[in-house]
Amino acid sequence: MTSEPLAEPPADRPRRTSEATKAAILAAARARFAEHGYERTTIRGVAGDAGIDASMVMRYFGSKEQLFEAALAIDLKLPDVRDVPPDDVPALFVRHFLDRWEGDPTDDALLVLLRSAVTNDQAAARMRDVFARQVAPAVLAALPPGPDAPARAALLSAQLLGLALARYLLRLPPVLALAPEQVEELYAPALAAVLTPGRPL
Amino acid sequence: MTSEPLAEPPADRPRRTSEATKAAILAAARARFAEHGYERTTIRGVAGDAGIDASMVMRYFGSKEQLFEAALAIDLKLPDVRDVPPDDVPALFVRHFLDRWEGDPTDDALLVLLRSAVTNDQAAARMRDVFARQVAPAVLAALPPGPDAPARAALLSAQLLGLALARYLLRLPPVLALAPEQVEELYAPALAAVLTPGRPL
DNA sequence: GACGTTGGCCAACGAGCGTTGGCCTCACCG
DNA sequence: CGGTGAGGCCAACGCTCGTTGGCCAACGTC
Repeated sequence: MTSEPLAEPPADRPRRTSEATKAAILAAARARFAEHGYERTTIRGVAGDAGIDASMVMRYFGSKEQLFEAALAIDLKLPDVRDVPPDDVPALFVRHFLDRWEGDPTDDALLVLLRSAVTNDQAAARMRDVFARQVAPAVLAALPPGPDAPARAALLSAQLLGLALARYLLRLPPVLALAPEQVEELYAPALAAVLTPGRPL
Repeated sequence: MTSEPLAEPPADRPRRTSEATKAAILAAARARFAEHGYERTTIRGVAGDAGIDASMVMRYFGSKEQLFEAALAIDLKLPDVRDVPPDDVPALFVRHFLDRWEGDPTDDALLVLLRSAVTNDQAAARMRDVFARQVAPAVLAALPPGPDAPARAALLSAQLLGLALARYLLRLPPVLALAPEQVEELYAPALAAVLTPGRPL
């Protein structure tokens, strides 16, 4: 009753192409890494989700670490804020990340990254890389130049990561209870405070 | 050459008391859990740090999970802000947490909790508990009552957790480069923005 | 000095993991 | 029709882990 490896395929296994299988593995891996982190994700589990044997994962990706590396690929698709009125930038960022996090669950590479980066140095390095190459440039475009501009950009990231942490990983009830518009309304001013030097309080 | 189990104790093992050993195990466990998280921390490693055999850990704490539970005990020692001028509250919180995080490294229960809570449900539940019992009451004391007060308190926690994440776990370079006073100066206004309803921008 | 108690070690089990290599089975090309 | 290669399965190895149980040596008390 554990499994039926006998004469099963009625019409189900239409003999996938290698690319399709690889994509299925990657999707399954992203979902598992995002939910359980690196250590607790097993090759056998990923393979099971993708409907194949664990050895196939090895064949296609070489090792668990390389599969992980492939799952970390991420493009935040941050908006270009150079043409946005400065007062609208904070709300725009909050909205953008909420949309990403709450949107397509198969595209949860960002949560993969966040969950793994906390215990996995490889993922943490990748996170720093994402910050340096994607977040920092996008934020700096909205920031008056100055010696502490990079710090402000990083602290803005810290706030957004803290939001993701509280809402999606720790699931703090009061944060979970908020509608996206409420999050935007309450949190955007906080981003603004970090973005804008010398803004009077 | 791997070890010398023979006639070793010259004068070194003064036959510790049970309480001392238990405390040594707990300290080693906190350090390992804080650095590596739950999964990558091994009983054998903890026992090695404490200078004893792995089976002793079992005898004193029952199981890895119970050891973990014991390591999660934490008291944030949050200040009472009822007598503090509202304008000073945000800076006070930032300073308090920086002091805790940057202080005594043996007292890193908070980082244990943060690092583990991301992949371990038990730790996440404990984190929610810490928020509800310690953070929320302390913050609500500094907040004008209102329907969204709990949300504001939670978002403030998100900010502080984001700061810890960026500085101590992800080690984002621009955040790491800041002196504590600079963090306080740049981040406190952001806390203020979340704390204070309707503060004009 | 006998003896129970206490702190500690050692060896092993059983399970789960990543990883390997061989074998099978179709679809397609000649 | 024969062959070849790609997609896939199965069985196993070696390792590490949490956990168990038995054994040992020192101490304290009568």
